[in-house]
Amino acid sequence: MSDMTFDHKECGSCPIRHRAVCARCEADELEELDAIKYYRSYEAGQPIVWSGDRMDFVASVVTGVASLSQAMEDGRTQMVGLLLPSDFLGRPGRDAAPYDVVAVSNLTLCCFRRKPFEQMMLRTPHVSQRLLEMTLDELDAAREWMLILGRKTAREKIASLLAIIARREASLELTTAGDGMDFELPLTREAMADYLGLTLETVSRQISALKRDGVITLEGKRKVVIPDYDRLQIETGDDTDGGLMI
Amino acid sequence: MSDMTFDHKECGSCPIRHRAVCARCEADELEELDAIKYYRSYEAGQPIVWSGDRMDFVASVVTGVASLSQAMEDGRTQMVGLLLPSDFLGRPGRDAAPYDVVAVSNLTLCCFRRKPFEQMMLRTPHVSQRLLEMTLDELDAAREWMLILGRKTAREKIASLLAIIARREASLELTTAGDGMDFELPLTREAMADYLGLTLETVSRQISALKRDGVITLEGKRKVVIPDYDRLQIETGDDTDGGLMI
DNA sequence: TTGGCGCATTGACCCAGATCAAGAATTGCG
DNA sequence: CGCAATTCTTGATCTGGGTCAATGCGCCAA
Repeated sequence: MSDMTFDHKECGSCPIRHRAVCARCEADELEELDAIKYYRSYEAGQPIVWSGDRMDFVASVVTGVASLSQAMEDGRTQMVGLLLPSDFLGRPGRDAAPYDVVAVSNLTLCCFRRKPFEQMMLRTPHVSQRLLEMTLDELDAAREWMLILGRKTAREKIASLLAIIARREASLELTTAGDGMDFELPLTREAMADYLGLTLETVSRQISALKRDGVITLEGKRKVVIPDYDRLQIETGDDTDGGLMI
Repeated sequence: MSDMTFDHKECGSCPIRHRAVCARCEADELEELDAIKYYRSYEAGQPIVWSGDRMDFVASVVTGVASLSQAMEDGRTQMVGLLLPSDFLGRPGRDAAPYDVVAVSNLTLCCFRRKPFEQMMLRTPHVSQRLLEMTLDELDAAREWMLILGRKTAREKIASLLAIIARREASLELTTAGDGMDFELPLTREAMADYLGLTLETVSRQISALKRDGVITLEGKRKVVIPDYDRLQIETGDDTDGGLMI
C-alpha cells in the first residue's frame, strides 16, 4: 500500500467528481472535499480491509477493480459486490467494515476521511440524497445478483457476468451500444467462480462452451470480444428488453 | 385490497412510530406523518404491486408478511426480499417499483403518500439519515442472503432461514435469547423454495431431516419449535458467534 | 534455455439436489 | 359433516455441476 498524489488536472477527471459523490456539488463543496481527500494504491491481490475492521475513510474507485466478499470458516467464499471505477466504497455512519475488501487488480482509490465527510453530508442535503441513491442502486444490483445465484444455470451465470461487465465498460466509455464490444476481463477464473457461486472448473468449461458456440471470442486469456451483444443477452436468460440501461 | 382505519391507540403502536421512519421524530413530525398516512389490507397471495408499476406511496408493514421477488419469463422466480412487521417498503425518489411485491400472508400496511413524504425527508435530515441506515441494513441482509444462495447446502439454507425468522421474531417480541423459541412459519414450502433457490420438494425433505435429527420440532405444518437455538445456529454453517444481534 | 510457478483447460467420475410421480394430511366450503 | 382443493411428504430416478486429477500455457528469473 503506497500513498500517492495526483496533480490537479488528474484530480479534475477523478470519477468522484462526476459520478459518485458530487454529481451536483458546487465549487466550494469540491474545495472542501479536496481538503479531506487523499489517494491510495494497492496491488492485485492485496487486502484493503477485513470484515470487522474499523474503517476511518470512504472512497471512490479511480482505476482497477475491488471485490467485497464474505467467507465461511471452512473456506467457502462468496463475492457480494464488485467495485469498478467510479463505484463508492464504505458507509458513512458505520464504524466497522461488514465484508472483506480485496484489490482484484491493481487499484487506486480516492479516499475521504470519514468524520469530516459525514459532517459535510449532514450539512449538504444533496450529498446524502446522492448517497441514498447510490445505496439503492447497490441494493438493486445485489438483488439482480440474487436471481443469478439462486435460479440461473452455470451458462446463464457466465453470460450474465460478461453482460454486466460489458455494460459497465460501455457506460463508462460511452461506446456506441451496437455490436462488436470488447474488454479486458478484470477477474481470474477463481474470482468469477466466487462471484457466481460456481467452481473455477465450471467457469472454465462454460467459457469454453460459449467460445465454441460463437457467443464470445477470446484473445489471449483475458481479452473478451463480444461480436453480438444481443446474442449474449439471450444467453443470460433475462428479459430480452436488450437495452444498455444502467 | 380494502382500506381500513386504526384508532389512535393502535396507530400509536404502529411499528412506523418506533422502528422504521421516525425513531427520532418529534411530536409535530408525527402529526405531519399522521396527515399523509392511511392503512391498507391485503389477503394472502394478493399482489401489491408489479415490477415496473408506478408506486405513489411508501409504507411500513404493520402485520403479516410480504415478499419482493423477481421472475424470469420461463417461470423461474427468486425472492429477493422478505418484509416482516416493522420493515419498510418503497423507495423515496423512485417512481417505478423494481420488483413484484406480494402479500405472503394476510397483511396490513401503514402507507404514506410519496410526494409529501419526500418533501418531509428533504426538510428533516434525521429522516433521510434513517432511510439511509435502513437501506444499508437491507443491503447487508441482501448480501448475507447472497452467501446463502451461492455457497450453502440445502440443509444449511433451511437452517439459515429458520434462524433469520427466529431472530426477527425474538427481536420484535423482546423474548429472552435463550432456548425454547417457537414461532408460526409465515411461508409456504414453495415460498421458502423461492427464497432459498431450491425446489419445494427439497425444502420439505430438509425440514423433515432437521425434524428427524431433533434440531426442530413441528406442531402441525406451520408452527416451528426450536429447542436449542445454538444447535440451529451451528447447522447454518455461519460463524458460531451465536448472539441475537440484528 | 530451462525450470518453476501461477493460471487455465480438460477429462473421468460422483453426488446433492432437480424432476417426475404417487399419496397423505390439512384446510376450506357447501 | 363430507368432499374437493390445496399443501405437504415421500419415493424413484436423472443430471448439472462438483470433485479429483492430469495436462497445458505463459511468463519470469537464473
